[in-house]
Amino acid sequence: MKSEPDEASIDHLQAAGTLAWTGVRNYQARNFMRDAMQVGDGVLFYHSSCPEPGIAGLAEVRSAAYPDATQFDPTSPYFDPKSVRETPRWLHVDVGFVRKTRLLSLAEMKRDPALSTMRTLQPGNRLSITPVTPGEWAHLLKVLG
DNA sequence: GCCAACGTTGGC
DNA sequence: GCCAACGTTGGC
Repeated sequence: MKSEPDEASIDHLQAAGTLAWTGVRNYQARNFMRDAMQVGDGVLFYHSSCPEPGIAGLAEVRSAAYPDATQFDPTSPYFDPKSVRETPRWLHVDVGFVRKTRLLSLAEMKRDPALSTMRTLQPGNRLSITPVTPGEWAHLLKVLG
């Protein structure tokens, strides 16, 4: 799961314990939270759009997907005037802190042949949430230490 | 700030 | 349903 550290970094998550992953406004990313995530699933916390993009820590899914309140808040940057309360368009899960890791940079991830299949590393990928295979996960845990 | 990639919108 | 225009993402 990608997050801009200016907005929510691994340190923010550590301080808060749990964060509501609000603001996702892409249907595919939403569907991964709604359909593919289960409470207890592991999460790689990735810092994006920053000087050193990469994986900065581990987290876990702490809730099923539920309606994103920011879509109904006119003062929020994530306000969606087209969303209807009865049938909310945008959902999110809660994410809980597990631990910080060393920063595994995007450059290093790209250099690792074992990670070449990662969805998030595929050319043109822009999704902020992508699945990780069990093999990739196991390898990443080793690399992260 | 640039730009490639790709998603969304809306007229037709 | 097509597709051009436009907006967003995110590394560099």
